[in-house]
Amino acid sequence: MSALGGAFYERPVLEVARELIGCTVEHRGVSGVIVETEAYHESDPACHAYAGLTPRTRTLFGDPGRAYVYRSYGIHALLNAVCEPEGVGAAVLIRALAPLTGTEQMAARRGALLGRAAREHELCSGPGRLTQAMGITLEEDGGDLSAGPVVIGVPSEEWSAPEIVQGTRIGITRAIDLPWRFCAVGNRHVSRPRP
DNA sequence: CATGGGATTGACT
DNA sequence: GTCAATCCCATGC
Repeated sequence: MSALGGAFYERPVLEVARELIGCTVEHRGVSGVIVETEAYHESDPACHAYAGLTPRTRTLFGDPGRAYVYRSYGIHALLNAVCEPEGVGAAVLIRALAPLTGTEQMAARRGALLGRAAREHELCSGPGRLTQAMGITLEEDGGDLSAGPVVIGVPSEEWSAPEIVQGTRIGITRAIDLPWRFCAVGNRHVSRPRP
């Protein structure tokens, strides 16, 4: 897998969110293709950076091309890719993956938490689910996405020009009408509700 | 120092 | 459809 460089992320967050569809995420031997993303920007009330620079959002305002991982609802670790120039708080939330390699390990991790066998389409179809399946934790916060342990790579030929549908973001209470969610059309690994 | 909310999920009705 | 679980940290007294 060829990793994306820092210049890819140092651009408007909406462009990066769209172009990350079809890219790969890899972590310690497990990987998948990104099929759903959401964009967040400091000008946007739903973004953590909206309130300004705090200890929590330090990564968000830092170097583009790094991982911003934070805990949601006290339980889930959510994976984001920091975008735009240093000093601008913006990131793309990775919301769903199509499993590629290491699916047995994903199924084992998800099954252990579910208390039953996990179906293939529920391994990574949600931002909390994909971090569970890939074993990504808050320790990955601040990591370089071109160097690892979490690495985002360029799309394969099959995913070079995916058909994309745009919709409104999920699970937020502010700025709920902005169409900043991007999904691969017709892919069953996209989380619900589908656009 | 106490409190409350959140970019979610899974179990249950 | 409803609801609890559970942690980081922003805010306010």
